[in-house]
Amino acid sequence: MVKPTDSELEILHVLWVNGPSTVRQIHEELSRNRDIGYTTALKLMQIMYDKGLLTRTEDARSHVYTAAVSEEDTQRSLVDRFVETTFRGSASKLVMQVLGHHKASREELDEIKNLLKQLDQTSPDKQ
Amino acid sequence: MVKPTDSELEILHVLWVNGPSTVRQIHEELSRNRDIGYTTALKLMQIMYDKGLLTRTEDARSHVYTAAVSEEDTQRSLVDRFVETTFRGSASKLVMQVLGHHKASREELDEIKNLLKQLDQTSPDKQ
DNA sequence: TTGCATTTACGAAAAGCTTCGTATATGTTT
DNA sequence: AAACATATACGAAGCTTTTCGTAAATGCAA
Repeated sequence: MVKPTDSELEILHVLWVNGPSTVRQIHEELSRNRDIGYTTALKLMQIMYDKGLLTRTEDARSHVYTAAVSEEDTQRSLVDRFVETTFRGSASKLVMQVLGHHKASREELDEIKNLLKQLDQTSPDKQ
Repeated sequence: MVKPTDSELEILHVLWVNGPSTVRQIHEELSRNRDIGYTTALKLMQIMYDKGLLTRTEDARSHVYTAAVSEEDTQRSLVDRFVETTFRGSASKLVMQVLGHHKASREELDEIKNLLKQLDQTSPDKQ
């Protein structure tokens, strides 16, 4: 599984949210958040195409790019790597860290509780 | 807050676990996991010293290095950054990802449930 | 068709990370 | 003291990531 860099992740995120886009569209989105030249965005996307992170088709005179990797898969592999380097493989330590310090909203906490319930149904304990 | 690189994190981890160490001791530990030259470890630690990630004292002829940042603080800031880049700021999405895919052990799940209970006591809801 | 705007392609610079070779200093042993 | 082992300091190479300038191609408009 290819590991996208931070900049590549920005671009993937736009594609995951907005769907297939041209360099111009991506550049416009990225420009909302930070200063970035058009050819910089282009170059990044060409590199991502070479790496296999994006596919593309010719539409009239410009290319239309599509994410070649799913958000789910990408996040999973990034999390795996992160858990490895930062928490020496302990996923639960990561969760504890996040729950302890990020003030998750009421809804988010409820979501997490529901997920835990589901996990319990799969292999319930006595509590 | 300074962001340690992956290699620097390896060294910090050894220092967090083993306490103050010489370059030689660190090099021996790192060598368990991968090929790395002595001067490579030395150079990394010198850079970390310059960055303020380590302190050091002269012991006889060699230096003894100590982590200048805590494991807790470092992990928190790395998690913050990671949540930002990979989950666009949604800490709960990260938690969902981890709980959904990493099979946490029974004990780990219980730990997490207890933590959630504590959070509830701070600001309980009707469930 | 000539010129203009837009797009892609290409190359390369700048910065950060990792790596190590070589030189220098310092202590130890004979 | 001389030779040796061990430590540090320094510089630089090789890679990756990010950035953009410039050139070449392509379509549109006058």
